[in-house]
Amino acid sequence: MPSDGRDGGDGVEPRLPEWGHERLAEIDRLREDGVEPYARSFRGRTPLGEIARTYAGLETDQKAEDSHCCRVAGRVMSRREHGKAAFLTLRDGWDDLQVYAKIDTLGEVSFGRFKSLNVGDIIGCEGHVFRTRRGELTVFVESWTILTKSLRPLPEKWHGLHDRETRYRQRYVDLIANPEVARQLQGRGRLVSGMRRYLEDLGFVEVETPILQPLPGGALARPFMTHHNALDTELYMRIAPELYLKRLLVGGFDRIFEIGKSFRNEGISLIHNPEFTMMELYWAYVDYNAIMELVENMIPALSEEVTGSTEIMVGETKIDLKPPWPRRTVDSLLREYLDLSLEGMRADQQQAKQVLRERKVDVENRDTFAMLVDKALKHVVWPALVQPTFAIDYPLELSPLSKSRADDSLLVERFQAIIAGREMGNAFSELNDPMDQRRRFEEQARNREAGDEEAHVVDEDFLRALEYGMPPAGGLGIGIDRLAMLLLGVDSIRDVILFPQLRPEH
RNA sequence: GCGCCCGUAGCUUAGCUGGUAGAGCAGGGGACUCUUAAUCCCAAGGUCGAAGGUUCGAAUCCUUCCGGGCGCACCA
Repeated sequence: MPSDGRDGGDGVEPRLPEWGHERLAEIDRLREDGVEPYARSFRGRTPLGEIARTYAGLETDQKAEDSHCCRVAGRVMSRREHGKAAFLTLRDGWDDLQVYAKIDTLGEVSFGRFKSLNVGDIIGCEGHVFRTRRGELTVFVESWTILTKSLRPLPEKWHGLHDRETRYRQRYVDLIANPEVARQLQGRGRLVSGMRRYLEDLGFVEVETPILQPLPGGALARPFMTHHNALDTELYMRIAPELYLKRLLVGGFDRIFEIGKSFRNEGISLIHNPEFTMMELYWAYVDYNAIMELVENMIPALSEEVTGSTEIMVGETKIDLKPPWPRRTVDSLLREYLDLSLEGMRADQQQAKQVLRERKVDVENRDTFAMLVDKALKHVVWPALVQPTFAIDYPLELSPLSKSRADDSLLVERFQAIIAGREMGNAFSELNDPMDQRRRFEEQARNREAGDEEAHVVDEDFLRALEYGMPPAGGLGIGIDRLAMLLLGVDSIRDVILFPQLRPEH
């Protein structure tokens, strides 16, 4: 395509449809008049929200006495022109404020430019605050300047942007068009910073461990693989930080936590994104009972911080997060909801499969005892647990990294926190017996050879660390995205992730 | 991965059992000095997700592909 002279002769011209050329022409026009359409700064501005708060008491038709030097800046969200006067609605962040300009004050040139602004442009204004006859708090513009010219039209002001694909792909537009999305995502931020503060107040220290790992471990999941050129070695994106955090327990840290991304190469759904944020913590010299107390106190405190209440609504149901939460053994839950016992399931898997099939749970002939228990919990027991509940004492086969119970070597000291039928945390007394850990790894290795791609791999360096001696400890993992969904009352994980994973655009 | 649904202008959309696309907002021109979905007048804007097929004729029917949404499965 030949240039039509609007690109300044350097051949740089955004590929824009017809409506874009008008705006490029306007940019040239501004530059010819010595006005830079992409400014460097606009100092000394007052945020629009602050103006609204400061002058909330200002009466209709009244002019603020003290605001001669008021400077405001923001994106033009809408325009209402009146010939020799014009109103614009400005937005900075997620606060709106109206500004008003007329030709008498600005003069013909400046007012002409003011009228030629587009929705989407970013401007700075200086003037005084007043309240219009209709009662709207407004800045009367005495002078103004363009800060950034927008080349693309914003979504429609009344219907907004609904197309989910565009919303996720161009989140920057979504955030402008749907301010409630921004509020929600800010809620997630408050959750994370609240959790940090809560744990630091308890004496936990935040650490960062490798995301690129030579062996993926700490969870049962399929990893992403990558390659380091200089080292010429395969690396995996971590599926959990667990094994590195425990190495730190060996090294002497006694209360640590990490908040960061983990990656699992699995399906995408309403509750799964390939990269997700986990908080894991490890606390030396305590067992899973202390972790339960921490969880049942921390979650309501965070809810209070994010939503202002320790009660949340999930659909029509009110959920009370206040402690204490009941502790229920997996065995008692299976007995209550399926009339099955762990012992019975282990002894007669055919009968267990029969019972599960009657409950419309999809079981396969090759399902092991551990898989059957897992399915029974996920599909039958969890949906029945609405109020916060700790499910405790899992069969050993499900948990290759947790410590077994002193009174029953087939059970491990592990719990999951269940709220509104969803898993909101997974914790256990950490296995610190290196010989036992080696046996568990070897068992997993056999599963792996039998075709279970998610079985844990043997991590010799981790075993070496345990051989130096890891203090007894409790550990916890919480999926931040899912906790944010619960507290913010959203159904899709994409609504708590700024840039959810989508197929690449063409 | 499998099943169901969707894709029309920058955005929100109309378009019936096939007759070759219509609007609102945004953008352009004009009128209007307290409006707020401002109003009024004028003009412009579409390879109807893509490619094949059926047909005299396809946005519409069929097939495949691309992208998305929602269920199911795996996982947190």
